[in-house]
This record gives sequence, C-alpha cells and structure tokens, in this order.
Amino acid sequence: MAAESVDPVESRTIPDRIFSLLTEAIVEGGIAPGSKISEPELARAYGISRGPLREAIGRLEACGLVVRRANVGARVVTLSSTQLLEIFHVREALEGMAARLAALNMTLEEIAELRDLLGQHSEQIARDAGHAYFQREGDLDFHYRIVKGSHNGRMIELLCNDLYHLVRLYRYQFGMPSKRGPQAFIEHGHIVDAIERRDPEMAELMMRSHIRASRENVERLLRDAR
Amino acid sequence: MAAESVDPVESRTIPDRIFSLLTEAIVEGGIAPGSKISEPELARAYGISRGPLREAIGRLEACGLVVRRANVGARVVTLSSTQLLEIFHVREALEGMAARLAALNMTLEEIAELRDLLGQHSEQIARDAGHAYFQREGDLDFHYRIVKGSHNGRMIELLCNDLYHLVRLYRYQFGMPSKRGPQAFIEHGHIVDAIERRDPEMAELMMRSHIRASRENVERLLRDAR
DNA sequence: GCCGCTAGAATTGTCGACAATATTCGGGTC
DNA sequence: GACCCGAATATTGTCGACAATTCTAGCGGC
Repeated sequence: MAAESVDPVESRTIPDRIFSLLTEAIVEGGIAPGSKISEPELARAYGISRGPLREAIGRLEACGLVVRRANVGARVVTLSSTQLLEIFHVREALEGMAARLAALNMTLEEIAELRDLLGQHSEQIARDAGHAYFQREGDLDFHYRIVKGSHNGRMIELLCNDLYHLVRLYRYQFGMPSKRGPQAFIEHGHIVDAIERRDPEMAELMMRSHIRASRENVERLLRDAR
Repeated sequence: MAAESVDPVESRTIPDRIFSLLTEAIVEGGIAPGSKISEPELARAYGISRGPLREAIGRLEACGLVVRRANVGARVVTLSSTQLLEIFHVREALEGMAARLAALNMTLEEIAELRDLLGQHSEQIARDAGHAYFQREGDLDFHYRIVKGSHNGRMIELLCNDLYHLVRLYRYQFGMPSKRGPQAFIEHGHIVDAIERRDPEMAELMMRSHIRASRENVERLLRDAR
C-alpha cells in the first residue's frame, strides 16, 4: 500500500501518464497487436505534443511492447510462439532466483500477507469452481509478491516493470484456456511453504518447476493447435 | 561476425550514435559516476539538438546507467555494493539458464568458436602470467558467446544490451584486484566441456557456481575493505 | 552567526515547425 | 495483365523557442 507515494493519476510527468495509458491499451487489446502506432494520431487523441509521446513510445520499446524501425515507426508487438516460450525461460530463471531470495529475505509480515493472498485465491477458486481466476491477474499478483519479497531492486525492476507487461499482453493475445488453475494453486501453496520454512533451495526448485509446468502446458497447447 | 550489418559508425540514427558514445563515456569513466548529465552542455558538445539527446538519455536510463528525476535531470549511476551484489544474483539466474540453453541449442560451429576463444584466453594467460586479463573484456567475451549461444532473443537482449553495460561500469568503478583469473579460466573450461557434452544440467550448475564464486569473491573483498 | 525567505538564473519539460525518409498511388512499358 | 518507375503524400526525425520548475545567491531577521 502506497509503496511509492505519488498521486494516483495526476502530478506525474506527461510521458509517465501516457506510458501508463498506452501500456494498458496495448496489454488489454485496445490497440490491436501488429497495428501501427501513429504519432500524429495519438498526439491528437491525447491532446499532447509529439515530444512527450515519443518518450512514452521509447519506454514501450524498452519494455518490448512495441518494436520500432528507424524512419518507419512503431508497431505493437505480435508475440510469436517462439518469443512466448523465450519469456517463459527467462521467467523460470529470474523468478526461481526471486523465490530463493524471498525465502531468505522476506519479512514475517510479508510472508503473512502472502499467506493471506493465497487464502483469498482459495476462496475465489471455491467460488468460481476454479476454472477462470488463474488465467487473469490473480496469478500475477502472487508472483509479484514473491518478486518484491526478494528485496532485490534490480530483479523487481526487471520483472515488475518490464517483463510482466509482456506476460499480461500474451495472456490477452493468446488467451490459453488451460485447466491448470487448481494445480497451479497447489504449486503456489508449496512455494509459500518453502518460503515460510526459510528453505531457499526448495523455494527455487518449486518456483522453477511451477513455471516450467506452465510452459510445458503452453507447449502442449501450441502443438495440439497446430 | 557482422551479426547486424549496419555501417560501423555511420548510417544509424542520431540517438543510436549518441547512446553508444555516452555509454562508452560512462562505462570507461569519461563521465564521472554521480556527475550530472547536462542536456544543454552535451547537446553543444556533440553538435546536436536536445531532442535526440533526450532520447539517448532515456535509453541510458532504461539500461540503468543513469538515474533521472523529474524536473531535476539525470546523473550517472553510482553503484552501491548492494546494487552490485543484486546484479550478481540476476546474472547467476539468467546466465545459468543461458548456459543450459546453450548446451541444448548451440551449433557445432559456435561450440568450436567457443573452444577457440578459450584457447586464446589460455595463451593470453600464459603470456601475462595470468593476473590481469580476466579483469578486462576477455571474460565478458566468453559470457557473451554463451548468452548468444542460448539462441533466446529475450535473454540476449536483457544481458547483452542492458546488464552487461552495468557490469562493465562496475568493473571500472570498483576495479577489484581479484586473483581469481586462473581459477575463473578453469571454470570456463568446465562450462565449455558441459556444453560440448550437451549436458544442460551440468552447464547450468557450472555457470551458476562460476558466477556465485565471483560474487562471493567480491563479498569477501568488500568485507575486508570495510 | 545561523536560518528562512525572495528574486534571479539556469535547467528541464513541452510545443510547433521544418527537413529527410518511407509509403502510396498513378502512369508507362514490356 | 503484370511489373517497374516516379511524383505526391504522409510520417518520422530533428530543430529552435517558450513555459514550468528547480537550484542558487543574496538579503533580512532572529
């Protein structure tokens, strides 16, 4: 709560706001994948000049949400299945380490909050007959917490500010059905157990196994679809 | 060689060139750590306008080479020992996975080139009585190759275009003495062996152990210095 | 002598306009 | 009819100037 104390919507600089707006628009599909990012059009739409807009687009490029070619312009990224699997490998490595560090560095309070979050997910699954929730933001909330719990600023930056936008984007672009919800929930439980026991080795193993299973699930779905 | 075929110095867009120049200047200490990045001054120095310069600075910020505050400006980052160790943890995770993927994906030709590089290092160590080389770019060349060998675009991007600038910067800022050169060379050999045997598990283990040893060495030096 | 306040200067943020490059559409030729 | 070429159009890249904010220096008061 109020990790960074900035006014929720105002007071940030214009590129910040535009970046947030564009990120949401791209991730949630408001701007179609592969579509062109027209600077004059967007500048008019948001009522700003092209200067700040270009800075926002630059940040989108740094996140990998758009690809830019010189003298041509920016397009919303279209994730190939290859790129999707690449992201899974990177996540497996980084979040595995994050879980290891979380087991070492999370405060008791953070661990309690993580348990609480798990409980909320449990209720939600019982309510929804456990089929939809984990496909949406709830899963990422969990992963967020653990990454934050690593207390490693560079890791938090990499995952929360860069990679997770892409992960969310892929969930909208591909929209895998996946009946892994209940299983994923169980795996989340094992990860929290390991962190609570302060067992870094096991925490990393569990997290990697969790993400690997998710990747293998996607690989299977991609194979079947083909 | 010539992975990207662009004219070595010309033809890229202005922000690209300025970004390269500034990166080198910062990494090699031409611009002191913690010093302010003055937009008017640099614009005059490079004979360009502030527009492209700001874009270049934005990219530096994305790499973590400068930190920027709104309405205040950008300063060259000063790496604390904490941040330095954070980078090591991220590298351990990412490069471990990179080595695993390299064992799976590297072509025979790439492996041969890697062996060759190792041979060059061997000669260089024999010549220098093995004390200085590994503190400079040679070590990073080796790690570069393996990351590239992962054939994972996202990983290559993350490490080669972002993190390695920071690693180089730290080597100039801290300039650890470290007598780990010969030992590091031996470890490099083990990693290549594992890749050659197509043993992903071992390749990852060796790489992680290699980077962990390097981190522990730095931790020891930091403790002794204090 | 030290602290707070105010006016000035300098820097960053933003804007609109111009130049260079890419795309598009039309015409011509094989 | 298909392909290639060239002019027109639109978009990106770059620039200089203005506005808003921050830092600095000097003054006055305690």
